[in-house]
Amino acid sequence: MSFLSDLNPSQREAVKILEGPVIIVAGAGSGKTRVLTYRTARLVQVGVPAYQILALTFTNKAAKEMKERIAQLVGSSSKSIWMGTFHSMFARVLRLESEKLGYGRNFTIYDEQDSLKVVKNVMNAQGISLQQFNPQAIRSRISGAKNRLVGPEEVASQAVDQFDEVSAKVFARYQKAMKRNNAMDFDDLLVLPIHLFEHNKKILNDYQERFRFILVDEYQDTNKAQYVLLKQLAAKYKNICVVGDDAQSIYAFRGAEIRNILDYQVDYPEAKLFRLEQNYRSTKTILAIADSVIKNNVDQIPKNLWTDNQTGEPVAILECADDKDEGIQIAQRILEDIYRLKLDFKDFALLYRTNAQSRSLEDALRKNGIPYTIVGGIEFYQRKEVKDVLAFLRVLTNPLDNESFLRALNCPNRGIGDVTVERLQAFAERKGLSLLDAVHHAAEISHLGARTRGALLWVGDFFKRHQHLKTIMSMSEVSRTMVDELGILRQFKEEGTPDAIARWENVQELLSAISEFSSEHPEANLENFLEEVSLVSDIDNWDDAHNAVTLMTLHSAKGLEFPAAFITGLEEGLLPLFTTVLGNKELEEERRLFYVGITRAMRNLYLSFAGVRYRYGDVTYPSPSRFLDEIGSERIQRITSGKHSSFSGDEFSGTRRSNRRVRAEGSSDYFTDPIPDYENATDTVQSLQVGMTVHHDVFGKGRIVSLSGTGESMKASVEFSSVGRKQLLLKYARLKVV
DNA sequence: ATTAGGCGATTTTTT
DNA sequence: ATCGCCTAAT
Repeated sequence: MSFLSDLNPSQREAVKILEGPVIIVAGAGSGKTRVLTYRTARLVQVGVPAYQILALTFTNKAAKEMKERIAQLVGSSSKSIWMGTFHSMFARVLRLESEKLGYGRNFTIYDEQDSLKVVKNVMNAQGISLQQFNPQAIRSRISGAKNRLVGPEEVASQAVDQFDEVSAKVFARYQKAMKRNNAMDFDDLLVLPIHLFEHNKKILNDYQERFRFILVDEYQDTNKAQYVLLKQLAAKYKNICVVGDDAQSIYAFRGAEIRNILDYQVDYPEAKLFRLEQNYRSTKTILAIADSVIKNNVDQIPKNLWTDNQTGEPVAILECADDKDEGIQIAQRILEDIYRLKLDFKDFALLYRTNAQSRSLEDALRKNGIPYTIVGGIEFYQRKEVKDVLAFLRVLTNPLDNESFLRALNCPNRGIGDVTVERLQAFAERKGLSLLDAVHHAAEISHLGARTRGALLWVGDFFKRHQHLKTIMSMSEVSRTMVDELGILRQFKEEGTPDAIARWENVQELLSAISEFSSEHPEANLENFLEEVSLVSDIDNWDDAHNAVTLMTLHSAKGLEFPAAFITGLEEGLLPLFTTVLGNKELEEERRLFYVGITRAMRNLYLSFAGVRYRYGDVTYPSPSRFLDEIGSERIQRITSGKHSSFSGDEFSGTRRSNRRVRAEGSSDYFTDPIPDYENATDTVQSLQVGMTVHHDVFGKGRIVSLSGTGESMKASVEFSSVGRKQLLLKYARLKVV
């Protein structure tokens, strides 16, 4: 009981009642993780067997840290708590139960790229034009449907246009293809357990008994499937404790439903509600700013976040000439603050809306000798050469995995092209074989040249031999042997270009990751490694011990805190980001994202925007974000090009109109470019705006997603219902406003 | 007839 | 940095 004294009174209340449904509405920085940790520890302490506890976190990193903390509190028995992300925990359940669903235990987990390839394959096989129907759009339609637990039949019956009909058709085939490949996508990891539980009450009962106590972190970001899954599991004992903050719901774009947290007490009328409203993280100033921003959102649980912390310094707004200048100003600030506030590099975070923004920031940091690490962006496991090697390993563990086989087939190049692949696929289809089995029968496939046939047989033989080696060697030995025989390391080395050297390093790094994994988990097999690789997020790999400035997206920053944080690119079109039409719902999500960013900061917060920004290789002249107008002016300090001036109280919308003045005063080269005069333009092209519905002679109706460039080179990105997104040069496109 | 390699276009956020 | 398309090379 001793450790309860570490909690404040309201935190202690939330930890006291261990049975029945509980909802904890926890504001940013209010010690939510702490409460969850102590609650779990207490369950163990009062005698609940650790394996009866299921704790779902948003990242694996959070789970790992929480597990360590719990072990400190109650000892190592806590090791058998089921703690991790929804996806990893239910992948684990599926490893045990997949055979009841018609999948092998050795199923492969497909990421978005893999799944897109399956969609394309299915479309090709059905003779559906990839030009006419955007495979990407179809894939996301399928994923959306799955997350809402809607099947292909329902998509078909609700179809209102040809796109819906095609999606439904592809959806049905896609699901079959996935099963043939013995593969599951991210959505399947949630949807398949639901099906299993729904159709097999005995198994559901087993898991209800097993997981008698369920805890869920970041409940505001759960989707329909996750919601149903929890409902099924908790139906018997109703020991379900959810923790979340509706103000920090930022994943609606991937199906998260904020209603899950808003309506929790409707689902469980007897639920006890606790509020954590004391913030321990931020200064009064930062909290006040966060509050003044978020109160512009309508749909939320009322709460009153407060703090005993000191007032702190005003929040500084950095007005920058362009993205380059933004980087320079930030770098200078960091160096100043390190001296002035005795901070370390690792105390700083640079947050942005899109990964692309990291480039200019990196340049500035590098030039100033500031060490940094980037979370996300181009991930290690997404790199081509790494995916290639992984494809071989996947085929080794799951010979039915056709998608990985296709990737492995011609890597490195051995003269197998599209035509051969098509013949192979046709042959396999006819004989009802997997592609790997088909390749063993290459002798029977007609119209193949001797060389091609030989190449196919070689690949078949290659896998046969390594499948044997897999039974007598450790996973790291097999991987090493395989890579050696493929000769890709040698090839990269001979090439000798910086790019090839980087690839060489990446493959080496993958091999050491495998060794490391197998020494950390002596019992684990290759399947386990591949699963881990599929389900790790970028943030899981982030090393916070390293003394370096952290760069990441606002999404990745959720749940973290930093003594000093910069939120960059506070511009219309970027934060809030314009995608399709920015409806009120989308705008509120963008605002919550900004709120998440603000509340990451402990002592110092900086907000920056630029008057000129390069996007998609074009120059844009964004206005300062509308969110800046929502901040109370008295807590702000405005900084222009290194000169400090206290904010005089005029709205930022004033600055917004005077972009040109800002540019004219600058000394940068960019300012010598002729400045387009939007206001006095009479041309109809100039009257186009983001969000407008337009008509194009060839593509038909569409919505303007973004505008870029100036004058002759002005371009619009338009989302057409028929063909998906297109970049159009307005000079030629002759769009008509509908 | 096939395949490899060059070139240009493209990037919201992520389990 | 990668993907898809086009053309040269085999």
